[in-house]
Amino acid sequence: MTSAPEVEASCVLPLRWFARPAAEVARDLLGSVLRCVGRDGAVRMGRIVETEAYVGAHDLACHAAKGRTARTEVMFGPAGHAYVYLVYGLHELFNVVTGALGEPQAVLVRAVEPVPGTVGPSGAVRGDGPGRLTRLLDIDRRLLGERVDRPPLTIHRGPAPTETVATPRIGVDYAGTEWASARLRFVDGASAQLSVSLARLGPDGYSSRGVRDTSRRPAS
DNA sequence: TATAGGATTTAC
DNA sequence: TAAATCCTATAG
Repeated sequence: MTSAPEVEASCVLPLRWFARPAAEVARDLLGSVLRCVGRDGAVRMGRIVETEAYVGAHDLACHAAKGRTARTEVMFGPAGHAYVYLVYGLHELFNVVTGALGEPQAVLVRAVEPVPGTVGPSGAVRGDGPGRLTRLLDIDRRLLGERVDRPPLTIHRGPAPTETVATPRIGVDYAGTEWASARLRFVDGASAQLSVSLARLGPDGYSSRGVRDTSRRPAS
């Protein structure tokens, strides 16, 4: 699954594939390819190498923890639909809804490796970051609520990574220790294009963010 | 109506 | 280390 023709020949994941717990879907999504037909009609693809699971209303890092609102409405809908939102007033972030109907779960895609030939409409060539991959693939809120089993959005099955690593999620310190430290981020251990490098992880796979940095800082 | 802050990225 | 930048949620 390293060339565009290979992706085109591979099978599209059906909606029911996403109707499982978010952590499972997040893990299994590694190695598959996200494909999007841009506003200019061009096809763009990236191999998914990093994901995060947001597991429900009880997950304090999940947007749905604040209740069912206009913004989070799609998360309560059927699995396999796109949840796209704007953060920091700048970046569009792409998620896929998972779980049973009525369960507000989703998987955030945080990094892709561009399939050769894929260049963003603005010339972007990097996919290592949740805001970067949406620019690369021309994904934005026009796709909010769209299903991901037919164009413009499809996800194609691909070989699983040889090594999958689970770490805490990025940028959710506000959610409290339990949910900020839960290992719900999944990365392809062989990829060099992650949003936060594995080199910054401790030996147990935990992120250094707020964990190792504080515990190992020399008392000076 | 007003305000605070965010599942980030980039530049100084 | 801070700015960019706008939508959502919450308070008044």
